[in-house]
Amino acid sequence: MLDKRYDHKQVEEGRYDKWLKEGYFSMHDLTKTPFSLVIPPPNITGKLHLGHAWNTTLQDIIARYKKMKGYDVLWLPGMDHAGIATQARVMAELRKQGIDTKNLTREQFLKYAWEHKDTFTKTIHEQWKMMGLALDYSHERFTLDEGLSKAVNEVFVRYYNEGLIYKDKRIINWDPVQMTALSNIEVIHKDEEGDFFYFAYPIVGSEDKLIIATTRPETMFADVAIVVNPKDERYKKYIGMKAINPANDEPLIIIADDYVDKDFGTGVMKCTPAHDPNDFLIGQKYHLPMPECMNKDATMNELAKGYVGLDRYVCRAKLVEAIKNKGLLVKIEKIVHAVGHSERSDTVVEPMLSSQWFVKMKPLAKKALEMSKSKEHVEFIPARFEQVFIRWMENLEDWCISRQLWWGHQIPAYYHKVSGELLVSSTPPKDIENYERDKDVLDTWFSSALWPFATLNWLEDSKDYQRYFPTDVLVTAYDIIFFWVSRMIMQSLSLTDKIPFKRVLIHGLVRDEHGKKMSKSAGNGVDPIEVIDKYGVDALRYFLTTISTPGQDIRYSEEKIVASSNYLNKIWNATRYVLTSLEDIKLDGLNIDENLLTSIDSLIILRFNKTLKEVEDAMERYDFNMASTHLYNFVYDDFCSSYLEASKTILRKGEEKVKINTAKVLLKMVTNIIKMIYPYTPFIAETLYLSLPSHLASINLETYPEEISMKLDKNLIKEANLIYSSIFAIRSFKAEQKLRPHDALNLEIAAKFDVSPYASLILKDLLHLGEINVLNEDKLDPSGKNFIFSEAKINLIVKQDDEEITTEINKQLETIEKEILRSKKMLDNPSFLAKAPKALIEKEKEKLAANLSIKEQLVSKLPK
RNA sequence: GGAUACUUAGCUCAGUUGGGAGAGCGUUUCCUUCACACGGAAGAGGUCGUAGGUUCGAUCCCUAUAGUAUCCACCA
Repeated sequence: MLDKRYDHKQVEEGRYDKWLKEGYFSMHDLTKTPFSLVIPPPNITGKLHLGHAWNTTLQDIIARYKKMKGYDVLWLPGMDHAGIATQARVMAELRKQGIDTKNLTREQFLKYAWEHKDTFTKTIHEQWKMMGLALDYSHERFTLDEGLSKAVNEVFVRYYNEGLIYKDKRIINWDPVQMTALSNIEVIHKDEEGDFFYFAYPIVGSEDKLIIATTRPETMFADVAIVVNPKDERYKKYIGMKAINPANDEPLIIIADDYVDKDFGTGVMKCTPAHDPNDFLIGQKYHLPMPECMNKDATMNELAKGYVGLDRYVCRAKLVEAIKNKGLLVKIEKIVHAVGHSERSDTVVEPMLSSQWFVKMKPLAKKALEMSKSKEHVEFIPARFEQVFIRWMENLEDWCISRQLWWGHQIPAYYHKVSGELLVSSTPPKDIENYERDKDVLDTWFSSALWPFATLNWLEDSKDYQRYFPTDVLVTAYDIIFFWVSRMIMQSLSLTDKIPFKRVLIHGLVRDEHGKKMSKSAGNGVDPIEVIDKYGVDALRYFLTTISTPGQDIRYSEEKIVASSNYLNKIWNATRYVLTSLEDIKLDGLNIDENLLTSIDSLIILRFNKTLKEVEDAMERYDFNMASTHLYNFVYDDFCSSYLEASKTILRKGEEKVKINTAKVLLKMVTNIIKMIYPYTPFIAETLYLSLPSHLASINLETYPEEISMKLDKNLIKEANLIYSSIFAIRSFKAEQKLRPHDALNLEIAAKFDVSPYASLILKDLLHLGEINVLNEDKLDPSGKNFIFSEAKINLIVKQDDEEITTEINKQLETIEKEILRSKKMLDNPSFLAKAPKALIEKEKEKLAANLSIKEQLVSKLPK
């Protein structure tokens, strides 16, 4: 017997362990059609946040739904080693423990890192368990596991041999805190107010000075030239001359290049090839020297005479002061400009000249762009995100993939100790003692890009790979389309010649109540574990996945979690009622007899079929908001408010076999509701399911409800509609007239179809009426209050004076007149008749006729 | 500087091929009736940002415009 209240703790307790033990999520029926998806592997660094909860629940709903629909579902779990993030975190932990990280060897560090990995794996498993995810743990992977590492090495070597991977010295984004190179997309540009320094450069052999502005004076030690536009009349005469760098009094050659914009700033630019990407290009073009003035930790090196060892900003301040003292500081302007920050450490990124490994993106992007135009393309949901993806592809620069870290896939490149010869190989050279391996590791996203196929053992051309690849859907937030989605598509196309997934479901981010992005630093994060503890994971899951439109952000709202929980309580109690009712009824099986259906049975079946279709259509589009809305309306309005209440009369007063039949319909409805809510809220669904009189070992083994195909009598449907509209009309009337709900008024019914005795019984119970008579229309008591429907009229015997009657009828006439006017306006319009769909015209004509008839009857009821 | 999304009831948001505006919360009145007071019944509340256009008909399509948010962008 179910408790009176839905208690989420009781419902969730021990369930998941049982499911895992039974292996419900790892059983694969190879005779079924495969359906696969891979989890976006969470970093082994942090706690689960609401974004994870949302992302994984969406996938869980898909996995559970598809399984119910008869697919062999593989939902593959796994985690990401998250190079920079994890290394930073482990280092911080070690420092906290008082361990000297500066003298740590690579091997020592890796030992700690793997311990950390084990700890966090447990944490993440615990979190997945709390969310109730239908993951197949027998297929779990880790980006640094043996198989994936092998795949990464293989891909690196393959790309290198094809010329897609190369090593080069160029300007990259350098994170001076993490001490590693970054790719372009790991740099976050923030608009910041900064100083724009205008310095005077005295020209050698002239009294003139050139004014040059810069935001980074500390790089001036590495200046090698001054550049002007060749067409700029102001400066033409100085080309080929020299000017004195106010930072170090060194002469700089003045050259000309079209790159310089005459109208920007003073029209004169200084060239610092080793510390600026554009200057680097100019430096290359004119074969300029490329000195560096900074160390890897963004302190100044020996080139910055007098400032050696100082931090870049300290140097900047002192240098500006020194130039000012020389009288060469012209002015300082405040400007707002985009400053690049490291995604992980949030420090200002320093463009630096460095030797790194790169992936040539153009050929990869080309394939991806061709794919997007072909038939076998990745479908983005919502579609607009495909444009985001394409635009990015079209403007790709080469991807810097080497990182100066320890935690990650070490680059399979070897340098000969004597000759310096470079050897790239997935296996170490035989005479390894003569070689030194490249110390760098690969960008985490390089391995993540292989995730959908490498996890299925693509290299070995395994059975899993053949069966489950390409995967069916990928679910992810829009913020990693560039980082991850697009790279998976590119790598997959180039390596497997297939798209990695057929569809991508893009969701948004979870924001706080005020619409702000949740973050640790802002302290506005909501811990899902607390929400789960308070309201249950089902309420959280329902909230996350049913209030949003695809691709749109959601706002966290405790109110809505409460609303979700109340909805679950509603279903809980409806089930409880049905089960209680069944206790007194002896069911002879579960099959519904279509010949014994009452009007309300017929209507609920009709409405169920409609709802099922709507829900399935929405589920197919992954529109969980619409799917749940349809189901919600069915549960509340059609089932609980209407059918369940009306069926009480049948259960109490119905003929034995009719009563049994209605009980079966009730049970069928409740069973189907439980099954349909299951993908969203599996815990409560399982609990309710197991309390049903007939069930399998677990709802996880169930199939999705199917349409109830029965012949439904049209008159019965009409009768049910009459019952419900009568209830509504009379309740409104009583409330408006300030009549007490229990006033036992009498009622007369006149209909153009047969009305069964059950109709009267139901109305009597639900409206607390006195006597009810079904009569011919001409026999109706003329003094009653009429409610006119299109094919029926009911007459409530109530005393009203003429004034009351007139007021009320006029009120009704007013609304009816509006409707009639609207219909007439449409139907009198020849263009409408000529161009509108015929069905619509017919519908409108019918409406008009019905309303005219009602109007006529209302007018006739007006007191003379 | 480009691009996208959003603007609908007091608040937070739905609204699927253009054909009578919806939900949750809040709010008013009534009901502790035998599934549920985490409830039930009946209401109130919106010129669908603004201005044009297309159409027989626009919350929906097009253009412009205002505000908000996000993403992209090497201009010193």
